[in-house]
Amino acid sequence: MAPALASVEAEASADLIRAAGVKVTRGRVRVLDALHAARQPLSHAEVEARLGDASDPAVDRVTLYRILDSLVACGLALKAVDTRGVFRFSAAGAQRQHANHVHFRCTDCGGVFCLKAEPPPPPRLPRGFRLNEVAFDLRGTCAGCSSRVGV
Amino acid sequence: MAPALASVEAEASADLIRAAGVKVTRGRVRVLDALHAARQPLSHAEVEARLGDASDPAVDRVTLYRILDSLVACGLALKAVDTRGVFRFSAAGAQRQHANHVHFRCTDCGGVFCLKAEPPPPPRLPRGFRLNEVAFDLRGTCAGCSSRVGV
DNA sequence: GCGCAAACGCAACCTTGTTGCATTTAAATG
DNA sequence: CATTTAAATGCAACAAGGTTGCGTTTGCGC
Repeated sequence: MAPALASVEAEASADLIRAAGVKVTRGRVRVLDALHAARQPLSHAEVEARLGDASDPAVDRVTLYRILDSLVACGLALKAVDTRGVFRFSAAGAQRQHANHVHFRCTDCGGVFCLKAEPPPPPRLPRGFRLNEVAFDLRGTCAGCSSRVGV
Repeated sequence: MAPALASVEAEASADLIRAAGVKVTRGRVRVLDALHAARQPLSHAEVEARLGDASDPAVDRVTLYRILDSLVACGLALKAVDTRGVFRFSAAGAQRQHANHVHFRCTDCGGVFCLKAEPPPPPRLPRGFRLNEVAFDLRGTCAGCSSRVGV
């Protein structure tokens, strides 16, 4: 039963939103659900498409922008920019699985590959600097693109 | 004498453009000059502002986009996207000075700081992967922003 | 249920970036 | 040097992404 599952997810999202200290609205719950269900960060347009169900109309474009910003502001979502300059949003916590290993970005196809290696310890920072996150990104061509070029 | 210096720079840019196998036009020379003179990657608007001199009018907005793209296409410039989703362009070669050390990006003010430490050796890659570049980026708050928050 | 601040929907607007087309120009050729 | 041609430019219009202002609705504390 899909509705039951959806309802459970909505409850979880609603609780998160309530705990964040902001109003629980249908729009926020549905957007946060969509972000949680997605495996990759979603653009504004992608979120809009996933909410545009037949039963109930999608939220307003501007409201969606504000919902996304509000989720970011209260720490439930993260905002990043992709290679085309478009903002992408992901549910907070989803990135933690990507925080502690190394990424390989293919400059040819744009794909991102997660390597098993752990990032090395960060060097000493100047006085007053506070470290939050370490990103160790390698760039090059992946196996698929390397072989395709050779053909 | 500034004009003499500018002329020398223009000659160098013109030679680079000629060597790249594309037409040498006034617009391309001036844009490449601007990119070389800049210490940071410039946005389209910033390039436009630097070319908008009193003596001769700035190039057309669209033409500037095409000039920047053509410089990227022939390998004389690099295109990247900043945290606001805006494309920034830098002269090719200028990035090499940033390739071999660690960067600290302040998530508060957006500033980038170059640390003295060298990046650690990359881990072993899966078969077929080719490595071109290593980026070891630390994220957090810089000294200035940390102290300002504390006040 | 009542009241109020927060959230929403709508319209208009701004910035960044792109496309089509007529005109100009770099530079190769004779 | 004159001719020629493909590339580059300028202009207008457009498209996508994102923001602002404002009146209306709604979550939620009382």
